[in-house]
Amino acid sequence: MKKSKKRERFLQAVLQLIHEKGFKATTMRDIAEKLNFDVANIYNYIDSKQSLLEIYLFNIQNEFHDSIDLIVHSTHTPQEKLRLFICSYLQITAKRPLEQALIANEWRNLKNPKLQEFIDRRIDYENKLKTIINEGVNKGQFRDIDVDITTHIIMSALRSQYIKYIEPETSVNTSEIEKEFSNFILFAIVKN
Amino acid sequence: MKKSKKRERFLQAVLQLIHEKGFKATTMRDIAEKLNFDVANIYNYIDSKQSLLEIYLFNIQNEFHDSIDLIVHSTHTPQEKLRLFICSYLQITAKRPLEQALIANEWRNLKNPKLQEFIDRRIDYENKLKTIINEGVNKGQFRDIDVDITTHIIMSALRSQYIKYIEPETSVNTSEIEKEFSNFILFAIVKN
DNA sequence: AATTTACATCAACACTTGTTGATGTAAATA
DNA sequence: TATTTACATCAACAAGTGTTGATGTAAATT
Repeated sequence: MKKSKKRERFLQAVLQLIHEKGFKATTMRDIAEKLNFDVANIYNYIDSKQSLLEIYLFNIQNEFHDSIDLIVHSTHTPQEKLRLFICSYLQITAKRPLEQALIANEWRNLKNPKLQEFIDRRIDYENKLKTIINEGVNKGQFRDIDVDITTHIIMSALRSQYIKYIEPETSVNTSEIEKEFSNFILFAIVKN
Repeated sequence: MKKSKKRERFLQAVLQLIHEKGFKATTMRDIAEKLNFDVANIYNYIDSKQSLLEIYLFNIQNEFHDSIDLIVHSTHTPQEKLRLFICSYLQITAKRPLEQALIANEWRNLKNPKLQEFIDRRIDYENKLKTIINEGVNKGQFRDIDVDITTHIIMSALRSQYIKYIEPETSVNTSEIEKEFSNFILFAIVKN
């Protein structure tokens, strides 16, 4: 569909709504009310309610993929790669916390075949992280950890960090979070 | 309400359904069909659809609270407390993975005042973990970490571990997960 | 044997859901 | 100026939603 300024504002407003109420609980009438126009007008911006979710999710999923691809294919040490990975993940999260929240919470509301597509790409993504960790283990720079469990811990911890960037009360410095988080993971993984 | 065997089987079957379809997507007619009786009959078991969520969530939330209370009030070192905490959390998860999944994913579908009650109790729970971590830092047994961020990392990693106990394909040993997980956290936190 | 309790059916309600088709108007484009 | 495009309204649909009241029956309790 089109990419006008108006559409961009529409998508941002709806994103905020979905974050507040949840995707399923957000009705087309909720959206119309928030934007002060008629329900039917929504369909001048998007094809369906489902397509909304798809737009947000695949959009940010692509951004995460682009980001990790750069790191995987770089020439850094596994340890450096891991730190870079964590920091870049958190930077995307800081920039688009609401979309990251959808990745954490609302992806289940996708319907097949889009749901499967999303899951496949997520597995693909996690495999890229496993590549990094495996490399570190094989080179003897990381402890002899279980790669699956470790990956799962890192990913689930990362995915829920978006809250820190949404809630205003916690005035935590962005780079402070990056430092604390990556130190935590590296202490857990790196030898010595 | 009552606590008959039949009701227990009812609650388990519905729990499975909710896990598969999500709470909002699970309709009363879905439930009736799965149990092979009429929709109206559901109301002989529960008061409302909302009450279903409340039953599951507060039930297991209480179990988690009882568990951590024992540990907090014990005389172990902070390090031992932390390991005990992680293992007992994972043991409850292993025993009741579907309910833990609700804690991770569906609590947002509670409505006030139950929603607020749930959140308050969750904050209370996290504060108990913070107590343990703080103790370790103050006694110089833990690295000088940010307690809030650390707690958040541990909790979000723990909360999503239920998957390992639901998916059958990953035939990971239960105690293996406990060992890997607690080692990971302790390496990240404990000095030296 | 009489009565309460637990479990079940049927029909229906009042309301909400996403979506569509017809139609109009202001703005951009030709 | 003529025409297409973007944005908006209105009325309505068809399907699905949780819930209720009346009623029945088998099982448990008295």
